[in-house]
Order: sequence, then structure tokens, then C-alpha cells
Amino acid sequence: MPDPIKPVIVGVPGPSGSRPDDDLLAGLNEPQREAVTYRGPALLIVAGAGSGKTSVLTRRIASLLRSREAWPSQILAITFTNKAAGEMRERVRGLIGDTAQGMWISTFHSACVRILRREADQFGFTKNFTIYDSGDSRALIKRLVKEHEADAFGFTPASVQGRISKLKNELADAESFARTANLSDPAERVFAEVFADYQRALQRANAFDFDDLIGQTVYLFRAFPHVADVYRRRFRHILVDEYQDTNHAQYALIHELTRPPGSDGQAHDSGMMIFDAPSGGAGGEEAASLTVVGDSDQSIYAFRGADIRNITEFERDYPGAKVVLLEQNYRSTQTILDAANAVIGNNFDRKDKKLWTDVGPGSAIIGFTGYSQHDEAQFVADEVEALHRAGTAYSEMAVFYRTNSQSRALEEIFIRSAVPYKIMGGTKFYERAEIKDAMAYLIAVANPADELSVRRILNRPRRGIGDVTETSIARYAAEEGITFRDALANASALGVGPKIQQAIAHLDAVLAEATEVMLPASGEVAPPTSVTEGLNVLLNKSGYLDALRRSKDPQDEARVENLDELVAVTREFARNNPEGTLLDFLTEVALVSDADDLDDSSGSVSLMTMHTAKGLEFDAVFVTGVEEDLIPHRISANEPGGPQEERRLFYVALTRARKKLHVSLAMTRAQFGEVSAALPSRFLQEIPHELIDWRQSPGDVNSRGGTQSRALNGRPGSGAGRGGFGGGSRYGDDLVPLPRREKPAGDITKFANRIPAKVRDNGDLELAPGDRIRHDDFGEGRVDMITGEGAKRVAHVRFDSAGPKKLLIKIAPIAKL
DNA sequence: TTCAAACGGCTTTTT
DNA sequence: GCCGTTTGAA
Repeated sequence: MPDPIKPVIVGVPGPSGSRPDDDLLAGLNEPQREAVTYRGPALLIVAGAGSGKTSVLTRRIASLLRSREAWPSQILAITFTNKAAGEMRERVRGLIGDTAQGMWISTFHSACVRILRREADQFGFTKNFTIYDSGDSRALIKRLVKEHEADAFGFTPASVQGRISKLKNELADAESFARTANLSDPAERVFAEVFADYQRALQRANAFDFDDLIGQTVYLFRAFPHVADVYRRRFRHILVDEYQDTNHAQYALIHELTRPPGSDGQAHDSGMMIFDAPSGGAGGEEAASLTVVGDSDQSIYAFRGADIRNITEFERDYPGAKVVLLEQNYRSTQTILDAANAVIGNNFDRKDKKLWTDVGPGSAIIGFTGYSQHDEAQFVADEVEALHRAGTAYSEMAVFYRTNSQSRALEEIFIRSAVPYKIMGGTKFYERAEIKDAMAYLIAVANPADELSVRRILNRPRRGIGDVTETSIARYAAEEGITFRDALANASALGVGPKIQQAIAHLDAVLAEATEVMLPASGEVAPPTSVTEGLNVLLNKSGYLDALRRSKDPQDEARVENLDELVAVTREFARNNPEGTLLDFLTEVALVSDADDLDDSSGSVSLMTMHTAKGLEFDAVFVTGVEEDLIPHRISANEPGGPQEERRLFYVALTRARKKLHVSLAMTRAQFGEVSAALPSRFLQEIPHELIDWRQSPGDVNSRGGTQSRALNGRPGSGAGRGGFGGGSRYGDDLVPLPRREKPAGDITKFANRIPAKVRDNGDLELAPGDRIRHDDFGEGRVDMITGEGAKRVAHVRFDSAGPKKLLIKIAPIAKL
């Protein structure tokens, strides 16, 4: 690596005219410019929602590179998601071209994996370690809870996992926990044992869980100062986005990296901050400069250990830090900002900060109250269609909800209404059983020490290997002092029946063959295409695919398709990573969440939780399920700081919208199969009522029309024809009415389950333009045209009372007249 | 060991 | 209303 050119510019450049940065500063307001150009040891950018922080961050990086203050390799930028990292990389490249190569722009987790893979052998791991996602670690914990009979003390796998995760986020480990815990309490003692065993199992499996990726990197830096110094010397400019959502471990990691190199031994073990202003002491080597960006109003991850104090006390942690405030919003209309400001203003312990814009008021927020969640979903679908007809692209619209389970009703209606959508996050591809199985096969090859993975594939497909045999293998391995995986090579010594011996020997042979493909013993490096090849060997020769194909369970057909998809992913990986290894592939899969997949151009409406929505923006936003017990969520109500965090979450949701914001709720909601009455969220009342134009207000639903089935008469106020204003009833001078509980029980059931769980199938119903049809909900109408092919044929229908709709012919509740 | 049927519990948000 | 777990039978 070439020596860096020494920084030329220190401190804020003079105001003189033409500097190389001029184009980078074009179009920025004064605080934004300052955030780009300030030079010093520490900079905090307090960036309100939509204030252009990504732009500022990318230009700051570009400016550092362009002025030769830093080489790309000296820059470490941390983002919250891989997607954000990719976008930032692109934008920097757009500003200064390919010279941007070599920067580290990644999430905390990805950066730590890179470091750990490099340094693993320093402390008892090897570089082919496995990354356990929460499902993997829960499976392991589950076994340990059982072994220790910890359930007798009320521990569940989930509760143990949560507690361990919390401890790790505070950088506690099993030993330090045992030192401080009250071990005379038997429950505490059992927990301490499970924790210790869990950690030992991870170490034996050569594996890290998500929290370890951060925590062990911190440990590595603290235990091996010479290793830490390598990275301290390397990264001269560290930038952290979404700083309000960092937890203690991440905070500690940043602190380790921003110490002056070679300074260890002085303030080491104390855990104290030793950030000396760059005057530098004797050593002369300066600490890296640190830039953090955040907004305490958008802190929504306290539940996973994010500590808002990391940002509120930044100035204390880094004395002399410069603070820049970005309050001008470039995203939303003033109406949206007024609503958001009003809501967040109800959080008392915050620094007052008001977003403003100069784009004008824009249109009113549209409110809607459905009878049921399906009714609400239908409103969203109708509105999406109306906006689409008016020229808004589907990809510019998003629907948010608090809990993942709320997506189902929306999905059902969207499918029926033929609205193209995609769910971000949600049930993840990589969490499907068959995909996890396939990944376990790959991991068994890459990291044979990973017993969990080997155990997982032991009887998949069914080989007649049950609990008894599994235990025999484990016992044999323990006796011989070899790994579980190696024990498979000695089937005849296990003391099991000949049939089972044969099955084990076969599995062993398949694993060995795939190993030779992907990690040749000859020592030459396998080409990236070998991952595809190896996966095919594993899936075919193990009999996994055959078993699925032979099965008569209709779902298994879909599983085969999913596995085909995974094979396609490996091919894609090989194309994108000409140097990629099996290990690289596994890393990518472990760390890239589904929310990251980048097919935004697909022209679909995005459905996601409010959490996933952070950092995104759309022309039109639908915030659904704005009900008590949902937002704020019931569980958060009793947690300290819970309701406030929920309010911030709602605030984040509102501020994603550029032009059109919709808030909706339902009067009844089915949960756990039970239908119950829902109340409007308290947050709704915090929005000044004149900002909301109610198409159908909570009052409408309660007082009149409540007994009349809208399934029969369609929806009066919806559809394309209505301009939006003046149609629905507004609240006059009243506050948004408080919910009334006394609702006739009768109409609760009436509207709750209009959507049958079973998908209906019209077979190959033939429709042509001009046909008259009858729809269960919308009544009669005339077919305008037919688009699409086969099962995806869509009828565009103009209903007499409900207006224009698109219907998926195969499943819509329609009949030809 | 595997399968089907009944049962109970539960869901906040995620790298 | 779904999931995983438990139970009993083959």
C-alpha cells in the first residue's frame, strides 16, 4: 500500500473563490457546506429527516479524496444496511469516478467480518468461521436450555437468547457475567451455565453470532493492541451514519479505532475514553478523524441495545467536537412536516428541533378508517391505483405497518386487485427451511467444525437417522476426541445397524466430493463457479432434491423452485465476484438481509415495517394500522421509554413521504384469529386535525353507516373520480373524536372476515372486453380490457358504483353475467 | 423412526 | 390463524 500523501488542508479552508470542491458544494445550504468542509478531529452532524445527510456524507468523502487528504483505503464509512452502503458507494463514484475504489463502505457487521476473517487465527478461530444468524443461535440455545433443564426456571430459548444478546451488546461475556451475577440464585446460576456453554459451543464450532461479530472485534483490538494499531493507522477518516442507533459495543469499536495508534498501555484496560485532541502527545501519531451523523428523533432501535446517549453525549465523549445542525428539509411538503413536528414535539426530553421546507404546503394528509383490516387494505389498494393512474409510479409508493403480520391482509387485497407489490423483509428467502438446509450443506463443507450445520443435514433428506443415532455419533466423537463431522467417516465404528451405517457413509462421501469441488485438496483455488457446482453435487447426490420431487406435498414443488433460485443466486454471485470463494458467498448470504435486495426498479409498491422504512423515501406513503396497541405497540406501553420510542417510530414513518401521506386504521382487527375492536392511536390526535382530510373518519365508522354492509353498496368515497377534497366528511371544530367502545357487537363480525383464507380459483374463466360481470364486493361492472397471460390475466373493469378496478381473473370473486 | 392429528402459545420492531 | 411441539399409532 503506497504511503498516503500528508494532509494539506487542515481546518476550514478560506472563503476564497475557486477550489476543487466548488462543484461538490453546489446546491448546498450553509450548514451542509460546513458539514462537508469542516476538518477536525470530531464532527457531529445532527441531521433531521430529509435534510440531505446522505448527500452531505458522500460529498464529504468525495471532498476528502479529491483534495488528496486521504486515500480511498484510509476511509471507513459505516452505514446501517448493506443497501445503504451500496448506494453510498455508487454516489461517491458518481462524484469522483473510479478512484473511489478501495474504500470500506459497509455495515458494522460486514466490516467486522472482514477484520475477523483476517485476524481470526490470533485468538482461537480460523478464517473460515461460520456466522450464526438469530435462527441458528436460537437452535443452539434451545438445545442447551433443554440440556440444562433451564426451562424449569422459566427460561425459554427466546428469553435466553435475548438476554445473552443484551449482555453482549454491553460487551459482557460469560465470565464477566458470572463474576457479577448473584449465583446463589439457582436461576441465575443456570443462566450463567447456559451462557458459558453457548459461548464454548460457538468457539468449538468456529462460529460467531451477530453480536459476537462486533463484540469479538472489540475484544480482539483490546487484547492485541498491535492488531488494533494496524487498523488505526489504516483508517484515517471514519464516518458513521445513523449514529443514534449504535449500541455500546459499536460505540466501543469506534472508540478503539479512533485512538491514536501506538497509544495502548496508557489508558488501556480502564475502558475510559482517551481521545486526545490532535495536538497529539509524545507519539506524534494522530487519531483518526471521526464524523458521525444522526438524529436522536429517529432512534428506533433501543430494543436491540441502541443507546441514544451515544449521540446526545457525543460532545462530552469527544471534547472540542464540532456540531452542525441540518434542519432544512428537502423531501416533504410543509403539511407533512407540520404533522411530523407536532407528533415528535410530544416527546419531552428532546432538544427542540423543527424541520422546515420551502416547497410549500402541498396537499392535505388523507385519512381513512376501515371497518376491518381488509377494508383498510382495500382503501390502500384503491388509492394506489388512483395515484398510479394519475402518474405516480408504483415504485414511488410504499405501505408501512408496525408488525410483519399486518402484511397479510394487505397482500391478499393487493393480489386480488392486481396491484404489483413486493414485501421488504418479512418472511425471508434465506429463512426458509429448504434454503437453510442447503446452506447447512455448504457450511458443513466450508467449516466442518460447525456441528450445528452437520447435525442439521444429518437426516435431511430422511435417511432413517434419528435421535438415537445422532447421540451415538456425538458419543463416538467425544470418545475419540474428533469432531462430529469426522465421526461420520467412521460409520462402521458407531455401533449402529448396517442400513444406517450405509446412510452415514453415503452422506460422508457426498460431503467429501463437494469439498473436493469447492476446496480442492491440491491447494489450487477453486473458481467461483465451483460454488454452483458444489451445491448441485450436494443437493443431487444427497438425494435432497429427489426426495422433494418424489413428495406429494404440493409445497415441495415450491421448495424445489426455491432451491433452483438459490443455485441461480450462486451463479449470479460468481458473475459479480470473479474472485469469490465459497466463504465469500456464505458471508454475503449471512449478512445481506432481504431488505437489501436491490431490485427497486421493478415497478412495484413496497410493503415494509416502519423499522425497515428508515432511511428511505417515497412520493406517496401509506401508514396503516394507526391504532392503539399497534402503534404504540401494546408490549412497549409498560417499558420505560417505550411509548416515546414508538412515537419516534411513527415520526420516522411520517417523514418518509415526499408529497402524499395517508394514515389509515381499522375499527376491528383480527389477531390470533380473534376479532377485536381497535381504537385510533393516540398519535393520530397529536396531528393537528386541520392537516388531515378524512375520507372516512373514526367517527363516521362508529356513528353512522356502521350497520350497513359496504360489501353490498361498494365504497362511496373511493375510486378515481373523487378529487379527494370535500368528499369525505371532515371534523369541524372538534378534535379527532375519541374512540367509543360501545359499538354494536353485530357489525364487528360482519366486516371482519370478508376475505376467505382459501384462495378461490375461477379456473380458466374467459372474459372479453364488453362483458358484464358481478363482483362479490363491488357489484356489477363492464370489462374494459384484459391484460396479462395465463394465471396472471388481469381484467380491467369499470364498476357501476365502485369505479374502475383491476382484478386478477383467476382468483377474483367474480362471475360472468 | 415416521407420520398424522391435536394442542397450546404467541408476535413488536432487526444487523 | 399460524407455527412448532407433543402425542399416539403404524
